[in-house]
Amino acid sequence: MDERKWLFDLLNADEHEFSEKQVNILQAAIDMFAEKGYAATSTSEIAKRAGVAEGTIFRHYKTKKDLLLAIVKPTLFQSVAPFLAKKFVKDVFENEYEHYEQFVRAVFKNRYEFVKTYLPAIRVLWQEMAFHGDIKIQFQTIFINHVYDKFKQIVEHFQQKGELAPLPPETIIRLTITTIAGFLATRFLIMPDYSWDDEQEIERTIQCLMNGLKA
Amino acid sequence: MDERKWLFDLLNADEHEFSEKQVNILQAAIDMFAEKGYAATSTSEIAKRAGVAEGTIFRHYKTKKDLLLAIVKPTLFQSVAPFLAKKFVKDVFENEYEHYEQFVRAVFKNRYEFVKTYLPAIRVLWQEMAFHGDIKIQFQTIFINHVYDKFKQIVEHFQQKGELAPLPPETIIRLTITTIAGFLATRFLIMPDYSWDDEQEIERTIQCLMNGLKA
Amino acid sequence: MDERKWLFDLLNADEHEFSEKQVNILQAAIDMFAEKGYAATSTSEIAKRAGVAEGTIFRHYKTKKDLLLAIVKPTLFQSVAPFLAKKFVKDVFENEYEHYEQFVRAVFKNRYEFVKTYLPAIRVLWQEMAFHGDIKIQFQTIFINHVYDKFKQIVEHFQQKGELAPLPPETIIRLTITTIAGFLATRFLIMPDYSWDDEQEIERTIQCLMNGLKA
Amino acid sequence: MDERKWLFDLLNADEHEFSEKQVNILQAAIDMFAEKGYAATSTSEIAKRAGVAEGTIFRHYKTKKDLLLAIVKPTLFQSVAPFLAKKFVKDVFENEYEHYEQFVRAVFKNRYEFVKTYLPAIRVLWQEMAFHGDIKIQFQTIFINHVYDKFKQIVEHFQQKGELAPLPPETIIRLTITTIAGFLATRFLIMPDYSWDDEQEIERTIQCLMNGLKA
DNA sequence: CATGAATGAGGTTTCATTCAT
DNA sequence: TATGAATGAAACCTCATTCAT
Repeated sequence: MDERKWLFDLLNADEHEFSEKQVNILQAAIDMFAEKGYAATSTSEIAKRAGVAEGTIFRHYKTKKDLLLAIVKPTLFQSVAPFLAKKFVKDVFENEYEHYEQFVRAVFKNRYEFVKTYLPAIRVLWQEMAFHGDIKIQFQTIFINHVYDKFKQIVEHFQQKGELAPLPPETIIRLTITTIAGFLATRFLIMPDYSWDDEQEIERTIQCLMNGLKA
Repeated sequence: MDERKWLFDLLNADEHEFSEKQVNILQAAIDMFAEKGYAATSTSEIAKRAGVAEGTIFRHYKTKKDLLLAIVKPTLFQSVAPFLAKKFVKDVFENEYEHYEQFVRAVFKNRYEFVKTYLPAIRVLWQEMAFHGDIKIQFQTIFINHVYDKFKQIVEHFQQKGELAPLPPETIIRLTITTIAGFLATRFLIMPDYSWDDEQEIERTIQCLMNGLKA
Repeated sequence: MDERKWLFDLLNADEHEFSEKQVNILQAAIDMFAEKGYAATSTSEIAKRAGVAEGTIFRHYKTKKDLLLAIVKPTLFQSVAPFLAKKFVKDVFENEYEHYEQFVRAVFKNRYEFVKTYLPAIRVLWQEMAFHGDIKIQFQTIFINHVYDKFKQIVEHFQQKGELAPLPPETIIRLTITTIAGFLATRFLIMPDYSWDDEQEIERTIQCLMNGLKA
Repeated sequence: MDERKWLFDLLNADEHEFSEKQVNILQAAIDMFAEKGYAATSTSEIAKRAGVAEGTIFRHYKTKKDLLLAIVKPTLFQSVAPFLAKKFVKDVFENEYEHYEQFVRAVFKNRYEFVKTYLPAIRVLWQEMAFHGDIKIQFQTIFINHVYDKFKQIVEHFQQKGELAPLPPETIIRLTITTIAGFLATRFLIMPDYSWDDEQEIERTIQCLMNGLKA
């Protein structure tokens, strides 16, 4: 039960009410969707793994797709969480982050912890986004509305300070994100069994990125 | 028929014999697997789209999984094609590529064309690798045996020439690959509809990478 | 419902739980397997005849073969039932059966009733044993372990009493069984529509057998 | 090829024309029908085993059922062959067989050789007769028209000579046939791997039968 | 006459969903 | 609220048969 705190976090379980069985169902669904994919996982398998009857799933989630969305939506929000925090941009401009590198480092560590904690749910989000147009659109909407603009402000801020190369902000944003995401994907998806020295590798990655982006 | 040349290339269609119907089946399967995923695509849909009877699919591919493999295996090999070419390493050491940047630029352009050409098949490979352990293992085996070693030689070569930072070669390899892959993913998967200036963006990406990696 | 008591007996239905639908399925399956053979009977036909949905069959029996075994196994045990009864051999030696003829008569009547009652299930067992090695092996195992030894003891007992000819016991066993089975096969399988006087024909058959075997 | 003479005999291959391939097909079909049953054997398997294309089977036999009949009909005739011979009854009455025992012994040896030689084809006939009403009717027709009457004449002949008990002729016929068939079934179907001393066991079986039937 | 690709009906089995208990 | 038996549509796959070569 204790190891399940992350699920409560992901779901924002303070606000909603989640019964024991409901959590079992979500847990089982995340694990199996991550492992075999949504389409290849049957509701009866989920029920068995969750230790509930098949019918119980449909009492909580009208359809199988609803169950997927119950996993994917919170994950989606958590995926871009730092940028959703109201005070985040303020933190940057009011000198909590004096340099772009500090900002990058903060985001990197934050997302590193996020991926490490929620890996199975993230797999599900990422895989199924490719197949479900509605999920992809939601993601893009949130990204554009809540992430992109703030990120751009920040990049332009540090460009004006002369810290960053005069590249188009979109390019800098993309390079920053794909560099971080590239590490996390390699670290957690592609080669999770390699013996990583995370601290060092993150440091190297940030150094490389900063050298690449500096004015 | 003409727009289908790429499929013939992908399949090495000179060596094998592929009947008209067989190509139709593969084409339909690639498209639908890319769009909805392997598990969510039914063989009857594939048959309909390919304009053949459902039984015809199973005359050519004993199981649905075999059909997937018929798509995935050639794609897998093409994914790492440059490194499979025998003369490739020679080209690097015999000064066809005087600088690491030239080498990166060559690989980048090559893989750019590859992704652009074979996008649907690559989607399938990438998506399904996550769900089919056997495919993932094949990929890793090929990568380690045919790509990693050669790549490492090359990196060490340019490190000795003083061009590249004294980072662990694995780190440089990873940064190089994720930078290229990050661009290609953004360009073709995540935001294919954005108005890209490919030439320039590739140039910027390479510059950033080279600055990040230089000694 | 009433005419179905024999199915309950065959299945030992007191010990297991059999729902109405489950019995319908077994009934339909026995009838159709007996009539057309296992391989030539489709599960959809069984479902239709049983008045259930096709899926219902597979809720109770994971595969079609399992359904066959659910019929064949009880039949197999009932086929050699007298010899499986613990007190059976005692009955013979403690003078419940003073002569081999009495023993033969008892077995004959008993198996006559058995075949008469369970005919369709027996057809299924007998037919499919020829095609399914696993069933044949089970039958042979049970026969050798539980029937043959007891039968031999009995034969030797009456040989020592001077009632039976000094033939090898196996030969006497074989002649006894094939004579009984020969009648039952003719009576119920080959010419069920002939106007039989069962009592008399059994009597004649026993007389012939006893004359043939006597010392 | 040589070991295939029996097939030519069975088919009366002098009269018809059978191509090499046709014989291959029949051979393969007999073997597989005997082993797995008609319904469970696919024409493609037969084609593969026979070394011909699927279509070739249907060039010679319009349907799969026709192929079965091509096997079953000759076997059916051979099953009752002695009685079909024109001079057979004459042989009995003109003292070629002075005693019923001689007659039985002749039939027994003859059918023993028949079963030994054509075992697979006989399995097919016997198994499929149970499932195909048309085959069963043909068998019964032939039996009644060509076997039963002659057999009855013979039995009555020896009853008048005082050799056989005054039982109904049908009973004597049945006991004679099931005794012979019972041995052959045990010998070749049920326990073919047991170490049989055929000569002796046949002798014992005949003795038992004759003692059972004598006046 | 022989081939084997193609067919489409039908086989077994799975599955999301419903509903009486 | 939770259950799990029941459903029937649809999944993957097999098969007897046809027909152009």
